[in-house]
Amino acid sequence: MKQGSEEQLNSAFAALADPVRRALIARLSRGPATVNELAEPFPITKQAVSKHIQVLEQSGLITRTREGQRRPCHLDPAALEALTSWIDTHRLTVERQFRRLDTVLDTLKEKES
Amino acid sequence: MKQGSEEQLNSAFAALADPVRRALIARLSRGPATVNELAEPFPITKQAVSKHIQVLEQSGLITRTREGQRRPCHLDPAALEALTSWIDTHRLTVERQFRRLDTVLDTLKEKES
DNA sequence: CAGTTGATCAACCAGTTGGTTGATAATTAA
DNA sequence: TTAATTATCAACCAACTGGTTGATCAACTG
Repeated sequence: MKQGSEEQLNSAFAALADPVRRALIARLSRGPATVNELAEPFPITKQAVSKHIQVLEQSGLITRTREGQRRPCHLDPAALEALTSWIDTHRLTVERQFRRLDTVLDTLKEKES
Repeated sequence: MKQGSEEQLNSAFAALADPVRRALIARLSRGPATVNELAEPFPITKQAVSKHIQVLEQSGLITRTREGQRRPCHLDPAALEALTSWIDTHRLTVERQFRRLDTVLDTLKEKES
């Protein structure tokens, strides 16, 4: 599943854009679970949930292990961290810009008086 | 643009899933810009960029002001914060789970000896 | 006024997505 | 071996997405 970091971000953000997949993430944050366990609460077919899980796996947000006929899913916190990291970089940049603008405005006001 | 927080997350994460829109976000983090300014670096039509900007605006990640015939775009750090907040909640939950599991394993190991 | 600039609207197209049903594989239990 | 369980594959479909071109609108500028 080697991917450029650009494609990682594409697929991971796309994965989080679906409410079913976010609910799966929320469930998995409380511990590993199988496809059947994950599918149970949803009003859609198990196949549809299986597809969602494949999307999450391809995005790197979850990993899967083999246990006989089960394929338990595990949430990967590092993948989540990569996303917050991208967002926070730009959020902090824009907040810094705002502070700089405030400073400039304060300076102008002082010159007036 | 009143939306439920579920729909907010849907559209905001979907917005970030596109590399062009992420590049627009990155540009806007360094300060406001107009559609033409934003479109200039991309090898696609201005109309396509205009659509991307509308997606960003609808998702709440950016806001727009009027300045005569210009429509400058501004990045909204609070909208970004809402996303990191959602992600971090679940990332911290799963990390907590990991630590609990480690503790259980340590306890079992101790009982063996 | 006419012309230019900034931005959007409208219609269209190819590719992707999220869902379905039905068949199939693989492992476990009787 | 047969039957049940877990999960996936395959084909299909409606809806959405990201791009295009061409027309249009609104606001400056000569």
